[in-house]
Amino acid sequence: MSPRRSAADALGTRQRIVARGLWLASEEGLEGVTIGRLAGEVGISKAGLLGHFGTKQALQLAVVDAAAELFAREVPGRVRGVGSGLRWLRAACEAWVSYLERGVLPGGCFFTAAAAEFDGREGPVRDALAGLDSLWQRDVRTQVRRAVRAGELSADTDPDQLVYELVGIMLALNHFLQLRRDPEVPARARRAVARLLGEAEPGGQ
Amino acid sequence: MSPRRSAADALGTRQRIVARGLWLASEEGLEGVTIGRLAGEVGISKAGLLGHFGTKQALQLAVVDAAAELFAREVPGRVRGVGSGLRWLRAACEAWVSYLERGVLPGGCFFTAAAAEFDGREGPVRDALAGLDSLWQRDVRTQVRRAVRAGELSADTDPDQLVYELVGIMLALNHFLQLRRDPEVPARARRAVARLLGEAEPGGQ
DNA sequence: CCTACCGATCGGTAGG
DNA sequence: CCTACCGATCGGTAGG
Repeated sequence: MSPRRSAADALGTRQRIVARGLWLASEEGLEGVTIGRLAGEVGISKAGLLGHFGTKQALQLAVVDAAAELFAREVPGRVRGVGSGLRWLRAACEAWVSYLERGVLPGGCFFTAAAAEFDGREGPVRDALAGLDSLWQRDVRTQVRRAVRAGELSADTDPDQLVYELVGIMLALNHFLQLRRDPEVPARARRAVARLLGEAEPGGQ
Repeated sequence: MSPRRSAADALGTRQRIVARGLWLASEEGLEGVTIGRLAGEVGISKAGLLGHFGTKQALQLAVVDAAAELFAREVPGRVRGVGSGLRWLRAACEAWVSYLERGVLPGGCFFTAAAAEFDGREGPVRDALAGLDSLWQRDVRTQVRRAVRAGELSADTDPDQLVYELVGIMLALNHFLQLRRDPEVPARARRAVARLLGEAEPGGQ
């Protein structure tokens, strides 16, 4: 009775585990995703769950991967085809704000929470988080440089400085959304982005 | 032999526990400050430690209190007497950046880390963190209003917007310091503050 | 402040 | 994928 699932079944189970783990991690932190609890929520045994990953660290890395895929789908994935330089930056920041505003994950931005949780430790999980953080900022910086070369942003723009300030806006957005549930805060994020990217007050909400 | 310590001894022990707990919490999170581990580091038994607080939650609240005192000493405490309005804002932001730059706590800003850890939960710890967060921003907002009234900041300044952006700068500072240990990042924070508070490039490093 | 203890849960393994 | 189990640690209590 229900022995030997197929490889497709096993993959499906694995995806369910990781998706639920990501959900949980955004609310309770990556360390709060314990094997026993996650197994209970997915409806399998601890040993069954562990069979998919081997160790808790491998499970954590799988959750980090899933978070990276979700972010890639929600932010850069939504602005593919809008062009480059300033147009890309404006669209990407709007997608970024919208992603946080819609509360795609119940606990807000997974990376912010996980970075705060793991930045004092060492090992592959911290390295994966830091690497993904760097990669995304590299993409943003590249588009800032293009915007400067195209004359869309002032020639004396410091790309690293602009990236720093955009990241700050998003960190503050996540911070206030999670800690205060203040519904006015996405509008503040949009206003701050508009000021940095040389736009007038944003037209649409 | 060594029974019945005096009330002063007990207070001293309590302070040692809380100080070590704050240290630990900044690196590993407030939930990572377990009773057994903290007792071991302080050199007393679990039951002895728990006698000072009763529950883990009371210990956590004591650590939050200690963090609030440290911040009050390091930031607003350093700018008492520099005046109000824009002078206060510039001095307070410099103290804030300096506090993070010097790495007073090994894991960076306790409140940022604890807020990220507890913002998805409910209860007195979350409430204490959110309340302290609000209080500090209220102080900053008050000084923004004074600066506007005094004509030191543009009359169309939105105080909440400015507070939002200042918080973002500090969150980004902590984020990059902890995740990348990039020594250039305090200079970026100072540049961002200077731009918001209408200063030229900061003179001193 | 201590020793001694409680039930629950942790990550993980053995063996199927 | 399961049951059954491991040692370690969790928060907390009893009693002194």
